[in-house]
Amino acid sequence: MDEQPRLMHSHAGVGMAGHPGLPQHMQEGTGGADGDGRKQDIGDILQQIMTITDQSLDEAQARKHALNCHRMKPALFNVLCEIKEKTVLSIRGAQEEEPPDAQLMRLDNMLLAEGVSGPEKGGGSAAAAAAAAASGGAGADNSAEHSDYRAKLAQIRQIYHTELEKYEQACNEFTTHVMNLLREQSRTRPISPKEIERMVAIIHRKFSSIQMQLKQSTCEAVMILRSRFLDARRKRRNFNKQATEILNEYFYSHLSNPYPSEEAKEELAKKCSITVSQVSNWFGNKRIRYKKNIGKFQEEANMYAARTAVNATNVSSHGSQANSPSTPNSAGGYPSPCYQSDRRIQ
DNA sequence: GTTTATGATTACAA
DNA sequence: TTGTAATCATAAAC
Repeated sequence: MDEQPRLMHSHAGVGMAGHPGLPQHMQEGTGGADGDGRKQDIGDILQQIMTITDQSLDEAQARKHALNCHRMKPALFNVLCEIKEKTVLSIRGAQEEEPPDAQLMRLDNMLLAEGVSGPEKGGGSAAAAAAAAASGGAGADNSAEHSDYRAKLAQIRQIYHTELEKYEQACNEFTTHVMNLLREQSRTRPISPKEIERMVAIIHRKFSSIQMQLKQSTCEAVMILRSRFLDARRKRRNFNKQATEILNEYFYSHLSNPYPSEEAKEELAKKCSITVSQVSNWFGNKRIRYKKNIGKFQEEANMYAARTAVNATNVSSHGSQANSPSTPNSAGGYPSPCYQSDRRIQ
């Protein structure tokens, strides 16, 4: 801070030399007692300008007013204009065009896809929709998980919008404040409209970087929510007893060829309130486990065989169709547990 | 706490 | 694409 008055003296000296806009008494003031007095005068004024920020607001206002009314103000203003001109010229070259922010675009796209930004999608989301489609919309637990997911996503959405609004409001307020300040200052120092524009652009850049942090945090929150949601789906849950019975019934009644067709799988899935892929998984697991330890499944096989026989008797006496889904692969009857498949199980 | 049962996932083959 | 085999992760039984 001690250095500044000296620097200002030096600048003023450079700026004033031969300046056409300066009053005569300033241009010739390079020597003699009178010149020294004027230098002292200018020095004092500049000193006052430099110390203005250290003073209280009322005092500063009073001083500002005094400086505005000072007889040398127009001359000093011109000097400052010249310094400014030179400074701006040197800055101008350093400015560069901003590249389009790819990161910001990615964040925006993701927030839009997840339903956080953009129009309300009735609480839905890409993840929930995809998950719902994948699961075939089966099971009450699934819909409970979905609504929980949607509720949490809506919470994130609300926080995001509230924060965004706050940031925008703060940005506008701050910009207005700075613009007013600069306009006020333009009475004592040269400030072009372009400079104000530049300052506004700087403020907006700063605020958009804050906004980007908000967007980043929101994206992270959505990702965490999403992974938790998917983890919950991944969590194993045993099928209910009825579903297992239906699947076992089909398996043992088609033991010679336990490969349900696509239609049969769909029918089983519907009956058991599970997905077709769960039916496929179940049959895959069952086949391999049965094959690995036929002895262990003997009792189970006999039990279901007996049940199937009873069903068949009922069917023949009532003339209605069998309970289990039909399949072109079905061999019917009750084969030996050590079945010989025409497929891969041997 | 350990073991068993079972649904899901993965790599691979046909 | 579908099925097999191995494996993982977890619920359920002990």
